[in-house]
Amino acid sequence: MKDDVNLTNESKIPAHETVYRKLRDLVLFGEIAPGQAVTIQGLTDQLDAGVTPVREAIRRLIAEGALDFMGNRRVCVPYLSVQNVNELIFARQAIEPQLILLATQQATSEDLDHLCQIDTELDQAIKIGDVTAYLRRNYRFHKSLYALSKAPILVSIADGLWLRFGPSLRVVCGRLGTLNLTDQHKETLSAMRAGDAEKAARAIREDVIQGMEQVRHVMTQT
Amino acid sequence: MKDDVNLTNESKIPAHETVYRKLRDLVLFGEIAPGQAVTIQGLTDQLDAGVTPVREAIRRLIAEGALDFMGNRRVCVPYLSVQNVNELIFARQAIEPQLILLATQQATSEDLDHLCQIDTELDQAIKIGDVTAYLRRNYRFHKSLYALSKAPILVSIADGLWLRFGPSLRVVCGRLGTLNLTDQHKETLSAMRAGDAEKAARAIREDVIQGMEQVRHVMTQT
DNA sequence: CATCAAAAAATTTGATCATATTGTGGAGCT
DNA sequence: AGCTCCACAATATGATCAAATTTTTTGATG
Repeated sequence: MKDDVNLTNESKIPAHETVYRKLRDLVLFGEIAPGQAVTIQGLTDQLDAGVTPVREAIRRLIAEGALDFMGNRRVCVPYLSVQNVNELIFARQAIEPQLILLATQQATSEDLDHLCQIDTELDQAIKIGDVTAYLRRNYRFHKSLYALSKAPILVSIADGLWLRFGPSLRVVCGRLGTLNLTDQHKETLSAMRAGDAEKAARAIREDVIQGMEQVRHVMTQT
Repeated sequence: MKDDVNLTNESKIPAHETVYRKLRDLVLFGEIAPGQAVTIQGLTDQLDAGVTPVREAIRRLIAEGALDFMGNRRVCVPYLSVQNVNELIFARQAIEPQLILLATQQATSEDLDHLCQIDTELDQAIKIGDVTAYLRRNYRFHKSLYALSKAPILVSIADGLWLRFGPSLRVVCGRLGTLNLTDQHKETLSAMRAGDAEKAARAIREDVIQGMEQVRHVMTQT
């Protein structure tokens, strides 16, 4: 037996993984605004981690398009151009309905109950006007929905898209408030419950386009 | 420092970047077969690089889905399941025609000449039966084509897809040889030259589906 | 007062080292 | 002979350090 003097036995998940997730959330939920720079040392202080894990996390986020490696040694959360928003709209409406199609075939009644619960919490956040909670729950709703599809590659693509427009969602909410937010979640869920995959896919397509049009609207103003 | 004679003064690009590209090519062109493991030390020897750059490159490739992080500490080039292949077919035929649509609107006559030249070299490689050259030139053809679209996000998605099915292409070629390879490149280019974006998009869609069906065919056999 | 050059500070980069975890092979037991 | 358990080897992980590069500040000059 080894000398098990590991007092803080949290070593199940490696440090670079936890740093990655923290940093990912920071970007995804707009805690770091578009255009804002990110430095290694700044993060080692902020997240209380070593240099090595932070470095690897940043590289990973750059690979996923969540961060942008400016020519010199500066790393930023990228701004979205109108062109970029158009690309994101196209990609989302191409991919995500297919995920719903697959999810509808796989989903159990318990899955749908769980989604319904998340959606209720989401509505709660909208009513209160809690932007952060809204963003987190909206992401969780979609993510959980897509996970049902059992299509890991398509899910990872969709996830990558969220990472790109996520930072702008907070900007949109800051501009328009949470009260103007409408979604097609209920329509999607009821269609899924009825087993009408096509209808569910159309509903989520509506949801995607509605949301992204708001992003486009705000981005064209600035 | 080491024996860093300034013969090759390429200090412009950092080491982790060059390691990343080398390793990326190794995976993309099937130099490392699906299922084969990849270790840090193995690569430091093979690519003659330090541990740190290799580590970051591996992390980056994992983030892109080119490598798979098995639960324990083993990193592999992933096998493709039939399900995975279906996802890739869907994603490619959803994304790449759109890239052609955009590319057709942007392409100059010189751009098309250049693509035509790559395609000629590609045919040459097929005729000789040089699998490696075929794989590299086929990738270069598509990549150059997509680059014309000026749609960075969609291009990066398409690139990510190539990274996932690339390793299997060599397997397919090894099974079917290069002589059975047909493509729609000429049809695509002539449609683009005629300014018929829709037709070009349909042609590339054919090309994608044809290629991926071969992959599916081989993968279902094993 | 503005501009440019040089020094100083900060940050990234890549290597080395200590530590922990996992896989493997061999010894001992049933 | 087959199975289990333990020790050792291989590998990954994360911290630390030295070198290089970049940005900022400072000072001098027109």
